[in-house]
Amino acid sequence: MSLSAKQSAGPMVFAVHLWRPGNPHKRVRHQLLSDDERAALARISSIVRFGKGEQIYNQADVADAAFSIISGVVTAYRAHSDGSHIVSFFHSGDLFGLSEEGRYSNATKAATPVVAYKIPLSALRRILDNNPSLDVNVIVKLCEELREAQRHALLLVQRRATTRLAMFLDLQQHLQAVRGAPAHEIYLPMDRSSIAAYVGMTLSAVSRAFRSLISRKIITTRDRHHVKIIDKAAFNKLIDTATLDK
Amino acid sequence: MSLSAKQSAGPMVFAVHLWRPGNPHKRVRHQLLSDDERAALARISSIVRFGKGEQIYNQADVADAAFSIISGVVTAYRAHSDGSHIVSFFHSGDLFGLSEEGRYSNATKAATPVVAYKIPLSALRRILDNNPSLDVNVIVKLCEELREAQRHALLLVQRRATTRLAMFLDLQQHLQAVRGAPAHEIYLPMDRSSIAAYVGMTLSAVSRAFRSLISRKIITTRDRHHVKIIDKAAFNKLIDTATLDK
DNA sequence: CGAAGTTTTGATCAAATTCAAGAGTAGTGG
DNA sequence: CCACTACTCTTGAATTTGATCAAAACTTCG
Repeated sequence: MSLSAKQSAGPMVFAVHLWRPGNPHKRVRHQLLSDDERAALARISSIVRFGKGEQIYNQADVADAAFSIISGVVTAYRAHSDGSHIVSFFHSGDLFGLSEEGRYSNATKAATPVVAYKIPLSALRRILDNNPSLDVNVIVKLCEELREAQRHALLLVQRRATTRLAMFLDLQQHLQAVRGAPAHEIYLPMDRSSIAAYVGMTLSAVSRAFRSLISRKIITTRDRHHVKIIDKAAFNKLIDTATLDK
Repeated sequence: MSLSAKQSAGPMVFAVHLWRPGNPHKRVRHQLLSDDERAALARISSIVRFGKGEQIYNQADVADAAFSIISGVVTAYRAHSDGSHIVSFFHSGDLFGLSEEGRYSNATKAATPVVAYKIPLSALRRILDNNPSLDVNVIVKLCEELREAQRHALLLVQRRATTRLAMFLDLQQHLQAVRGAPAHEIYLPMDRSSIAAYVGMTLSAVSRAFRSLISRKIITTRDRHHVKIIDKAAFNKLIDTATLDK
């Protein structure tokens, strides 16, 4: 692994800035880490790969490392007797494996093939202690995850299946836009049952909700992983019972 | 306001420790701040009071201060056309008003009479920059809030109303226990409609769920704010479809 | 005591779950 | 390249559950 050779090696962590007041309608995500900080992290990290579906760690495992995603999508979930609930999807630039107390509080697995930095917690902690500006950035990132968790909860309290699905699509679209990807089409890396586990409905309800939106000509699907919103007005009417932000 | 006179003046922030591996079955919350740090915060803070029901700040307001609760209960909520969704309840030792980008992302109001430290964000930021150990503690606290948000989501995906209510009671009990309060009886400072807004059901559904648990002799209520679990086995059977932690 | 606010309870209705079967996709090996 | 199998997804019919609307009981507080 080549360290310090390339100028921009090392984990990237992106987030919307915490202090700097921004335009609420056009959030910009910044690269939080300086080249030096990224290099410092790179020095203690290793690069790991996971195949699609592969488990990264299990709930309650002793936590020895955090991860920063280079590419791919990771699902954080909690298994329980009847199925499992998906807590969050992580994408490139996201940081996970941190919010615990010596043990991981969720299980994680690769939703697609994943490449990531693995950052040993002991070393991370050492670096944080000596790098005041760094942990402020971790704070920023955590705030972002917290806000997303709250939006997730907002989605979950909706009663109508179509509203939940629309809010889910909206959420994906925003994440995608803020990440700089083309926004004319929504890319859904995960499968239908993962969507179901995230929005808290059954697989069939998700399927029906898709059908409903399609037959009402609100969305179209190029294939199971690509959705386009064609009637924005109707779409927004579905979600704006709950949407005060954006 | 007397500063530095009393030894233990200044905001208190409690959280379960992040690094130190603990017994998952007996979490201990630590006072995160040293006396010096608390004094530093006290120097820049003022003490504020809010009456029951009073709004502390509104969603999308420009964020100028964070708050640390001395006593009372605060609800963080998002209003929308039909009712409002409660994102979180904050208790003494909790920190809120932080997870935004120049603007508050939720509204907050006092659920009971509240006394709190008000910490101007600009000053807080200055202190964080010069106080490496302090922001690690903020990280710890944010991780705790994140975990709680995820447990909340776990509650919200439950289908049965009685299960949701049971998980809510369980959550309250744990928060109470971890805070060092007597655990033989669960104290619910908020009213029924707040519970409804938190668990994502209607007021009547909450009422019915209570009735159901009472008539099945799983809980008793001394009054509307005090609940006792009398059939732990049945209670756990309700929630342990989802409970792998605790 | 009265009035406003909160909570409980009832009857009907809408919507998602469940259970089950059928269609579509992908991945494998001949 | 096609056929075969396993898997994911869609669709249907019956059932369950909570939402809705509305009215009655209970609390609180001036």
